[in-house]
Amino acid sequence: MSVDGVRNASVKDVAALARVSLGTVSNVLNRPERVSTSTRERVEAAMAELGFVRNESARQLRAGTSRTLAYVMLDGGNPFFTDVARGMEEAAEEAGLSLVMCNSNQDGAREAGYLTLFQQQRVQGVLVTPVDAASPALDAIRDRGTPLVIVDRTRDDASFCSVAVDDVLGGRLAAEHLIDRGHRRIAFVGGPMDLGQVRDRLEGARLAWADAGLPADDLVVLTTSSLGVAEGRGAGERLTGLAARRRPTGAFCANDMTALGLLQHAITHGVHVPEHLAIVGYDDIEFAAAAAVPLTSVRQPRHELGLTAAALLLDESTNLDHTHDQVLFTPELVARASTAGR
Amino acid sequence: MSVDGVRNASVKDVAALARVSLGTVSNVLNRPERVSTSTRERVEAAMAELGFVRNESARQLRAGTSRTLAYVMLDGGNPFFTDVARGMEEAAEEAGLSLVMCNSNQDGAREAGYLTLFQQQRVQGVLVTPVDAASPALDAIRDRGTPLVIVDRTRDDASFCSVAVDDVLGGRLAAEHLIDRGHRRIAFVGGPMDLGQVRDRLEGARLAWADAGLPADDLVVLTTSSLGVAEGRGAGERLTGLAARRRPTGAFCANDMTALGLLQHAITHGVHVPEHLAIVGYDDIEFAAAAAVPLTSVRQPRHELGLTAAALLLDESTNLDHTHDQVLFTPELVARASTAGR
DNA sequence: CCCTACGATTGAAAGGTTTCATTAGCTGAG
DNA sequence: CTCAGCTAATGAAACCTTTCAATCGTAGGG
Repeated sequence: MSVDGVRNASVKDVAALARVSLGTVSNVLNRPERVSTSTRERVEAAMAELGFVRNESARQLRAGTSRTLAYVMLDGGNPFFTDVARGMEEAAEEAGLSLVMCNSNQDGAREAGYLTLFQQQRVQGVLVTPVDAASPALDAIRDRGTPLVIVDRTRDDASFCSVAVDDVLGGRLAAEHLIDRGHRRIAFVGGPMDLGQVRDRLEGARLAWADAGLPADDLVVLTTSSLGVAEGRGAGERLTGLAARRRPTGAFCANDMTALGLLQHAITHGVHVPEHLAIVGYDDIEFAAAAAVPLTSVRQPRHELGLTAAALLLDESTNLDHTHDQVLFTPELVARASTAGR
Repeated sequence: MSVDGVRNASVKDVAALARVSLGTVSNVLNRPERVSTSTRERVEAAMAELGFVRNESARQLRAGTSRTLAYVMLDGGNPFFTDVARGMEEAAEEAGLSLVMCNSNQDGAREAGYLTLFQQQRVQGVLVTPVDAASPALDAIRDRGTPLVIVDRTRDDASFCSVAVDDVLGGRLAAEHLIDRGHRRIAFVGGPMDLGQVRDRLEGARLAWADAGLPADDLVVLTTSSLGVAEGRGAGERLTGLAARRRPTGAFCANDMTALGLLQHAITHGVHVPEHLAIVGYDDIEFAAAAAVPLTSVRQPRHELGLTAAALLLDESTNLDHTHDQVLFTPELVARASTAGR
């Protein structure tokens, strides 16, 4: 509803002004080489004069195809996901497509809402980092004809294309690093547990812990309600509340935001990092290195993650004999001061 | 496009299966109270059986109205903007609309691309933090009938609704704070200068500097190519390269990412903060408080910024006698360790 | 038993674009 | 001078939904 009453010019108006048929205007738009230079110029002039902007709804309705990709992020506030998105955008731009994003904020209902929105919009394909990769909602989308690739998660069966990083290995790396540094009682901080990323990272840590022959009880799990900075601070609260002899000397946080929160709490409460508490984060976001105590973290190839995800989606949406591919990247531990030798 | 050949079910298919007319199906969708319970149930069953999903393009084409708002962010990697976006989303959801976002990455061409995309999609309205608020591209959008509100910037004439924070005042607060702390030679770090935010913050700093009767030359300007962490580190490089007597004792960075980069460089090069170099950032992002040395910063009400922007847009797109409103919020300095007394 | 009124349903038109089978207009070969 | 062979342009159909005036059926009042 434009407040002014000026109706948007349509191809029909352009055609009338340029004294050509509708078809010709459409050709100027879509196959300019088929129309003679003189008429093309006349049509373009008319478009400019009327301020014509192609109605994408009509175009899509008729052509049946859309020129945009969509990404449903799990947490827009986490720089990890925005970096992933940048990779996607790069790939989309390369292919002449646009990328729009939205943010589920770890809320399944909101995620579902955006998924149906994009389905209604008949976008060319959907990228999603789901709250729950097993959700049948994802199958519903794909069954309805919208290509979908799962980002930063995987389906056990190969029912979708997916791009992920080996979170079990990542958890293992983190725990092994702490064990190497001599820690014999550590905490895992993260949640909620229905987030696959959290479960896998914890599992990896447990495997490493068991492999080292350490008692399971000495890997304390501190569950948080989500993965923000505030939750990390809350975990710090709980940690310092423990009796000194029961207090872990190292913590592995399920992501860097939580780790930064924990670090912040430690510092403001006089807990020295890494002497009293070593901390390992996850994601190696840009801010990890700039933290109060530079954070040891598990790095994931986030840009490449996005790039690859978009490439898979493109293939799925255009290649007739596409087969689902489950790409798994390998994480890498970046050691910094927050776990320096004790 | 769907790889399997299953055509998407349309209202026609639903109508056929439920043995009713097209109009009735549409009524079930849009004015369920007008159709009797029995037929409604029959239609809904048919929809479920066919997996019907409304084609938004067709709906929009006919109904002429879209149910989505769009936000073109200046820098998706900057948590400031994602916080703003969250505020917008809250307001949109409240109004039963969806918010999609995209990222211009401070690139005017990309911004223009997204603006026309959304115009082609005939979204209900566009929110944008433009690279250049004076750009005629913005007028073009609005003249073509798409309501548009400018976020985190303003037009001098009241030609648009806008929501912004007083950047000149913010710059002033930052500089005054450094002056209060006894600094008599400071650096301003930021860029590019065609970014209004940067210009205004610098101008505010200069005003404060002049008001304090300090020589203009002692406010050194270090221009960066953008406002990322890496650029901050680069500025640190240049700063430490200066002869000691010419080296500023304080720095005001145009945003927190740059400030964090500068801080990081300082620390790794043995420059003590705040003793040798005091640092003030801007935005007060969540990571500022968790930095190596907690960062003094200028806080902006980012959530409210988004909320208000969306509210203005909603008014502009629905209220017939809408008048442009230019809301200006007041920033606030949050002092932390990075400028502690010397 | 007729008529009115009302609720439920229908059917056709409209919205802007693309596509494609045709037609129109030329050029140049025969 | 004709006609094949092109290129350029045309016009109608199709995409799917919403809207709205018109119709149908029925219940209730007279």
